[in-house]
Amino acid sequence: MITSSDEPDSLDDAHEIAGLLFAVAEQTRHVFEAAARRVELTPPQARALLELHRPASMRTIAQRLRCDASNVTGIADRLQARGLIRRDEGQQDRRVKTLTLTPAGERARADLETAVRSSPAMAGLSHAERATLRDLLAKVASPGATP
Amino acid sequence: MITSSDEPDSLDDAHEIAGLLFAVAEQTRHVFEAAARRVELTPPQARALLELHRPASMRTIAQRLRCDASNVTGIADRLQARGLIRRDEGQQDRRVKTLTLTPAGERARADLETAVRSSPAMAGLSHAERATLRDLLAKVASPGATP
DNA sequence: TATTGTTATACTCTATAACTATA
DNA sequence: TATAGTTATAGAGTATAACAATA
Repeated sequence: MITSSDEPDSLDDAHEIAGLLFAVAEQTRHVFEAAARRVELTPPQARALLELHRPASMRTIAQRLRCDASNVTGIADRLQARGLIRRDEGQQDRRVKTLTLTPAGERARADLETAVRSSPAMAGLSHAERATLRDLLAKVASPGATP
Repeated sequence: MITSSDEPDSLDDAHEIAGLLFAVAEQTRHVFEAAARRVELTPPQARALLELHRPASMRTIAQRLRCDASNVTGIADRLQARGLIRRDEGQQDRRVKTLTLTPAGERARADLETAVRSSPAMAGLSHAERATLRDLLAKVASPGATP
């Protein structure tokens, strides 16, 4: 086993936490895939739907999905074909198209959100443990907030 | 499924933690994608490589990747074409093929593991916070271990 | 000139089904 | 009959490059 010079177990902690983080992320990914499958959507389609809690341009969705803008054309096509979103022409800038959830899209999005939120991940945690985990995850989720 | 009628904010906690869990999972996914890209592998190829810390049958890899066995053929083809793995015929059961890392595969796997382990996720946490997070994540990662 | 969305292209992942060779 | 791996197929995601319309 390698012992680092200054902080021997701090690095080991980081490594172990990284491993656990990946395990939990994998688990979370499966929860999301199952939730998407339940509403008959692929994961990217489901992610787009979740991002559309407010109408947004295709460019914006591409940025939130962290993919090239050209991909959003196909994803939006399929969501539109399913009647879950509308494509509206922008009136100020006629290049942009605004994606908006239809009523059916709202319902699908609500189903998705419910399924996602009911992850059984923290079933074995006490109330106090949940609060602690929440605060720590918040720190991990926003690494810039280091006072 | 646990329905806690007497713990009103317990559900809210669960919801908030679920949201944070997804945010952290997304962040972790990007860290992994970047790590895979650095060794010029797709995420599934990188995952397969990580699973091959020990030689394993194609069936086993399919189960660990949670995908159909037919997909492993293509993934193994590409890893083999890159010279990262070997496909050995089984001598006891001649149907199974054992995948083994080549020296180049070992190096790629080590690079990948290093990149993955150096996730900046817990940069803002103190030593004590890391220990706490580790224990809580361990509980979340193995929901069956409820004493 | 720069930007938004689209199209064309190529590659990969994914599941299903049918096939082979073993067991 | 059942299992391990392959092949064929189809659908979807992804990036790159080129394009039209608009700014």
